[in-house]
Amino acid sequence: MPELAEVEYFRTRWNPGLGRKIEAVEIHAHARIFRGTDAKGLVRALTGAKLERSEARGKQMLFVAKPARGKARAWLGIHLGMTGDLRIEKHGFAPGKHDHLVLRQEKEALVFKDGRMFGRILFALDEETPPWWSKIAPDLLSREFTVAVLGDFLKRRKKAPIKAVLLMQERFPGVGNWMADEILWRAAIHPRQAAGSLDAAQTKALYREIRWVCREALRIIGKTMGDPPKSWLFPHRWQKGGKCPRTGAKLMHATIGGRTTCWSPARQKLR
DNA sequence: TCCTATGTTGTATG
DNA sequence: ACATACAACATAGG
Repeated sequence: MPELAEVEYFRTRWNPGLGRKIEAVEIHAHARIFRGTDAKGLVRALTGAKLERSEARGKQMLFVAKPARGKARAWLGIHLGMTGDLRIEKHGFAPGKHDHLVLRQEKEALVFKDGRMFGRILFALDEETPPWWSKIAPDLLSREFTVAVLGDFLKRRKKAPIKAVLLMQERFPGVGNWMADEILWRAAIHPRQAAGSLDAAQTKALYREIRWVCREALRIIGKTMGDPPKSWLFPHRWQKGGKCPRTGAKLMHATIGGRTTCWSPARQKLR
């Protein structure tokens, strides 16, 4: 389920492990989530290292640990894919089928689980921040994300449906299927409208709703995994016979940009 | 049995 | 080179 705010929530679930030493590391090295990653190096560097801090950017998480010796840091990147999650278990817990990474500490175990294994573990041992972390696009709530930046991107992806464009992580880090639908519903833009055909007013509305949904999702979901209220599209979107909370009209569904998309035809007209 | 799933990526095509 | 579309990945649940 993880998009921007869910990723932030799962990141904080490992907070009890910060400032503590990792006694042992257990992995399923063959698991798909380690594709392209130096799994053995990861185990070597993290064993005995002290977990220092963590951070979330878009759909990615970073955990930084200080190995027992040397100046380098161990950089552990985690992407939750479609079904990944992080949790804490008691000392001595036995990993389940899809628990692919376990960091054992004195009192607790930090666990990464991912049933479908669309997620990914990244790792680096270096004094510098690895490029796979520093190259993530600017946060949508930062000053670097402006209406002009948004407008330029829409012009470059002019023929693609706006729904598909919002899912592009190179510009909209953290936006996933439900956030994109929520944003378009609030901005009253049809998900099939070509990105390059948005006028100035639509672009401004889109910008405003991107920021609003990011901020509110982080506030409601990021801290406690709370449920967005009934005034959002979110709780109605998958309900059979779901109705638009603003117009009362029946919601529509179709595959757009390769993903199941929900919109309110009464609010979102194709232009 | 068949369909769905809050994500990315490799490949084909324009 | 860039933009676009879509199958493929792997598993569980309705």
